[in-house]
Amino acid sequence: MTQPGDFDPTSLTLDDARRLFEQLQEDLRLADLAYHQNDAPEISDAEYDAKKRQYRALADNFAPLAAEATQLNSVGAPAAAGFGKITHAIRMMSLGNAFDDGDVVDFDKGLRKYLGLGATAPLAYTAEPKIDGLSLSLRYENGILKHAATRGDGETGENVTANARTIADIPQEIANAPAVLEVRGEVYMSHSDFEALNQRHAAQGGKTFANPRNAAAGSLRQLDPEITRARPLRFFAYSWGELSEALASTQFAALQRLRDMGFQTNPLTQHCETLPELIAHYRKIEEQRATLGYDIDGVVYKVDSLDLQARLGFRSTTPRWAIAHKFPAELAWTRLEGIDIQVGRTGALSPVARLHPVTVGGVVVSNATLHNEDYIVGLDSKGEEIRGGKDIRIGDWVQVYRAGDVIPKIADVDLSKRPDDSTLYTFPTHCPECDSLAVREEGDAVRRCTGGLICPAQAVEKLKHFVSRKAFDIDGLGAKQIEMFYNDPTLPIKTPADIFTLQTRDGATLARLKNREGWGDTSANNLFAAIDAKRTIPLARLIFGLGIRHVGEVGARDLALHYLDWDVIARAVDAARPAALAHRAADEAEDAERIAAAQAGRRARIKEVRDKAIATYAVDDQARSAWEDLTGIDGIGATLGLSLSDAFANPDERGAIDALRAHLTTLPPEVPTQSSPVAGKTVVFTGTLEKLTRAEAKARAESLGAKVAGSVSKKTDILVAGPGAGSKEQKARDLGIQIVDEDGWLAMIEGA
DNA sequence: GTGCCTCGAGTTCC
DNA sequence: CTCGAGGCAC
Repeated sequence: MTQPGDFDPTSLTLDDARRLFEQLQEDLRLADLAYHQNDAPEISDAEYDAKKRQYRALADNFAPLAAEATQLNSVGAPAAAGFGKITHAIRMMSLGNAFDDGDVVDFDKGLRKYLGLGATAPLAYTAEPKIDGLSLSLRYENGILKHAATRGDGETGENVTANARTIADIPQEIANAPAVLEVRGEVYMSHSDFEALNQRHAAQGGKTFANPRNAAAGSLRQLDPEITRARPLRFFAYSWGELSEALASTQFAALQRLRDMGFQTNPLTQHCETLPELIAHYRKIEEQRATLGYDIDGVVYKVDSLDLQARLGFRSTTPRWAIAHKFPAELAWTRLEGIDIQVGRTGALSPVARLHPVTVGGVVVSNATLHNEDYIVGLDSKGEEIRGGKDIRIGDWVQVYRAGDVIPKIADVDLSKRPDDSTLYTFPTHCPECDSLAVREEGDAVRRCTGGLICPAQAVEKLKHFVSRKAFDIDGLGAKQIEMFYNDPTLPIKTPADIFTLQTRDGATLARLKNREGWGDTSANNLFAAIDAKRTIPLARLIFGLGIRHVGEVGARDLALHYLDWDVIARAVDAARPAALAHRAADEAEDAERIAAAQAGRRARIKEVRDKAIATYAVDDQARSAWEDLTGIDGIGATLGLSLSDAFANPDERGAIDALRAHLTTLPPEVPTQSSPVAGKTVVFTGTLEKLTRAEAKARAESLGAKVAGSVSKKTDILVAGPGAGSKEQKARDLGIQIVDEDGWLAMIEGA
């Protein structure tokens, strides 16, 4: 990187100066924005100063630039605190997992089915070791490293550019690069470097790292890049994000391109023509694992053809065209010292194993999830035995592993070592937090506290959800602060609305806050500003933040897109209430009828019973159509509809929601403005498709903004009919809906 | 009615 | 990351 001292603007042509000038201007603008709006500077003080000096020097030396300067009067260097955020141009996905050869075979089968390939048609892969480090995305513009971001939640990561620049494996400049090039790969630390680092730290009486991965993660997240520079980090490139032009036509060739550009790619990367070759390569890498000199946790397989990758596309969080074949997890034996119950946001009672601390895969584990009461007894959800049907008792020796190398779980129990004083665990029938009855619904795996918002555990967890990253994401108000405010007698936050009245609740808020340890004017005002920043909020985030059972991130987005406005949603859900109740009554009547019929040995008269139950509720047309409109949304069914309806009808919850609404302005969702010719159209596929498989046709249509439905109705815009189309085609004809064959459809979406 | 595929919920440790 | 369950296609 250019140092402030050796920067000489007079050596530049005006064009070069302008390019640099514009880049600096943008960097400074973003840094200022990040500092003021997020209280999280994108760059360090030193870097900010250096940029500002260069910027000023350019403006002083080139008159045309001085006229354009917008950043000369902005404030000085931001205080160092945390990292800025970078939103990835293309989401950083995670990978699906295969835990044995069978999973790999299924993966290959699934791909062939999706692509419509026979069992013997060629389908080549690349296979490479999965490095156990942390992923990093590097963005180059015109060959210059612009920024580096961690994976974060896949959508937004942390800006660690200054640190990435200190890593020798990461080129600062690339010759002959595409105008836009995002390189993705793994930052890691070798075994020898890790040991040397720990020895050095130990000698200086400093902290040592538990494993190379933590050392790499800790080193990359240093606020001072000079500390990162002293840490021996390395980087393997394995993928890419946004590109202004394709790198190659295959995965393998694209990696070769990256190597030519100066990146390290893993030497064990191999092109495999067949499934047995993949497995053989996996075995080979597994054998070499101990001698590689760095940690790997499996082998990644990717479809080699980039055209096929594009056809396969993505599921919600993973690409369809890749999978990670994991090595068997490390196991460790320890004693189960006790079982505690945690109460979740929805009231779920979850048992957690308290373990005698034990090292598993380089990390000391002292807790493990036990899922639910059946799991302790040794049964899975289908009532089938797990662990050979062995139950888990307090005092037992249990075998622990970290599922996906993260979540500690119990794999086995050693009955031969069961001590005489081991105790059977009885699952509580009442909530340990509020003593309300905890019930387990028929067919449900979890027992839930019925206390609702009365239960402090549920109330706190709901608040934590409200401020969480995918909901309101209020800086400085995380889980810890929520706990503190919830339990604070002088300045309580009991409901979401309380957050927004915090500052103005009484004249003494600031004084009260400052009485607490660690709070001063600055931190209090930062918190108030962070809260104010979220008084205007995207509708989907508000809906998600309410924490209504079954309404997750996607459901909230679907609701927002359908209704576009909060009041419309509220009116619709209220209007649908009688129909929702009728629906539940019908479900209950149906269950009762089924049991009665089974006992009496006769056939259940389900339709009759349902109709009768619905009739007892005076469901008017308005209620019926509101309910049908709601549950007609793709992905929203009766369960979700009922849950929503119940939340709105519950006086406590409704009160909290209405109180909250008074403080907020909602932003309507951004309706995807795809300009494809089929955007916003509802399409139905029928008959045999010959060029695309059905799954592929659906995914492609959806990516172009079309809605794919299963049956023809008035709302259908286009019917794509292949050979063998039957009643659907007739119905479409009757309704006067546009009908095209597969080629007609492909022509329609061509070029989009 | 059955069998995918996704989404939601809950969880650990740094 | 995993499991359970909801929703939908076959």
